[in-house]
Amino acid sequence: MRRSQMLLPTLREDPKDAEITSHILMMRAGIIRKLDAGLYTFLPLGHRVLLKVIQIIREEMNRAGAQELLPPILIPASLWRESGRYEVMGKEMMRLQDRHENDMVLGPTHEEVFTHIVRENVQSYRDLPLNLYQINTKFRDEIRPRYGVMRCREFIMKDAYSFDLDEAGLEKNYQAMREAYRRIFARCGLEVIPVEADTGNMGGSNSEEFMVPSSVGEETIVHCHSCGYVANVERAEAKRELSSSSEEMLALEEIATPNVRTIEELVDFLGVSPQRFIKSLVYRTEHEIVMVLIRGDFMVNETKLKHVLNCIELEPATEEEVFQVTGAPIGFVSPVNLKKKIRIIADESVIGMRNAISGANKKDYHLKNMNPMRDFTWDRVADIHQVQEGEKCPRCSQSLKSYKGIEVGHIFKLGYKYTQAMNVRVLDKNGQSIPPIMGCYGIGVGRTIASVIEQNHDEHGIIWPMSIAPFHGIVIPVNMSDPAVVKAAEAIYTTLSARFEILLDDRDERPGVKFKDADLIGVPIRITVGKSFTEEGKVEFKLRRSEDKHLVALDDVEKFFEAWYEKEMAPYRV
RNA sequence: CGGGCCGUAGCGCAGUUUGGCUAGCGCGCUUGGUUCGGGUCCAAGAAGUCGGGGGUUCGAAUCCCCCCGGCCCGACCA
Repeated sequence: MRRSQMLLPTLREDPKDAEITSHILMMRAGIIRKLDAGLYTFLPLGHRVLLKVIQIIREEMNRAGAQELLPPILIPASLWRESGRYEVMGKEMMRLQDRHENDMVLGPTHEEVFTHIVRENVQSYRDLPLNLYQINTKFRDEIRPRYGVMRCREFIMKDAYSFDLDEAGLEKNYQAMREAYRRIFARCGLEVIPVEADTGNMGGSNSEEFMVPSSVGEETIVHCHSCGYVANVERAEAKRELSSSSEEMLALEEIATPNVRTIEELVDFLGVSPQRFIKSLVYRTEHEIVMVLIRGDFMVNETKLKHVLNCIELEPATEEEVFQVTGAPIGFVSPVNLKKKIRIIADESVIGMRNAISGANKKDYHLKNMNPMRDFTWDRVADIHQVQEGEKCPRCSQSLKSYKGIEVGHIFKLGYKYTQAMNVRVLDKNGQSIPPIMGCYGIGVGRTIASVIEQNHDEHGIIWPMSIAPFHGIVIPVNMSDPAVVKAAEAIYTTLSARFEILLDDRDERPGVKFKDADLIGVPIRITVGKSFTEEGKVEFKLRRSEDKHLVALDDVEKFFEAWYEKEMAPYRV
């Protein structure tokens, strides 16, 4: 490709609305352009990268025995009503009507569609197992699109859905996908960590997210140096020492706490440590209003709580709702003397507490010497606490640490949710009609690319791994008005282009401009035709990732390029 | 949805407080010259509904009202 003919608008300055490195560099290097909030065009340079990543994914999925197909992304609402998700998905799902006023959906995920495809075309155990995938556009109307292609409203995703006769088959498919993902990310030059994850509302036993450790990640990962335990904080557990206190129970006592509401304020006001408090929170779900109790120094993990409550929506109750239930304004709430009977969920941490402090269900008052069982009871005890750094590893009791990560892939066992809801049946060997068991496996393609840039850049720009670089090499004639230089560059370009992807920077620009651009767009191998060519007939080879330079005679260019290409490609062949 | 900041040429911004001539600067773009190993230099030029609508005024990018859009933070700790 000739640079002079390519739509490759590089920017000298950082775009003002780009916050993170990958977003800034993708804009500056002419990889993407924004069309609207969360909507991006992949320009020709970016498209080349995109196709390479897609190709790697495709090869590895095929290698793992999955089959690619291409369903529509415009989906009739009826399929979503069958699974029950039409109502559940909320505003994140793009909805529209066709000319006949039929409700339609732009697919945010494709469980229903793939389940339907299997339902229509599979009748017997002989047709299973199946692992079907697509590399296709997804729509999610995110509350807040962010960070360029990292979180956007329309994006490309590889999603696969496996169908098996039994759990053993699912396990096999799951492990095959796990291995495929490991290979895919390795080939893309991306370091990822598989992390135990929450399964969402799908239930199921296993779920892992492939995380790229990064300060700009939106997920929090909890890990243990000592034994290697790693989990998404949504799911993470900790070994808690909640030995019950043997303090003598004292008489319940009301204390005036004018305008003191938060645990933090109470700690200051009363001079008592936060472990002495019971935090009483009131939540609303789609089914009910509930009270949740947890020790004052812990935080509630809403993902865990959702599982316990078996609900999809979970929000803090409004001021009025809290008042109706407790008779007190927010800040003075407790499980003692509730005005209205509601379910109470207690975290494990409150059961053994003695002489605790919590609200009095009365404005400007709290209660002290509150004791579980004596003063209040609960409907259920559960672990609903959010693990914090410094807590103990659930396996080895060492201190847990946390860091941020970008979720680039997610694999999990779905179970029977969709095949049952949508009445998929196959006959097993005994002629019994049974629903297949499903797994699903996703990779965010744009997010993978952005993550590669987060991991591979310097102050000058992107440093592409050879495997997904938009070009293998760039040829820079230093002076376009020197016919000998131009002629040599053209010859190199023509020769190499027969076997490699080469960009020829044939613009009539100063050398500095070309070097800066070459660094910015991150092409792995650079060949400069300039001073050394004029003086001694040699061209200069340089790797983007290193400062070393090598002079090479014209006749040896192809051989040399091949050697460097192979060397640069080697780490990504797995 | 709440809070904060912002919207002026393709990009980055100044000008708005205190209304005033023809709306500026840098980059980029076009033309001519110059230069040629790390974003040359010189000259000339094209390019703007000042986010939109309404109002106040002799006069509005600037003041007032309404609307739209964007970015950031938050939307669990009572």
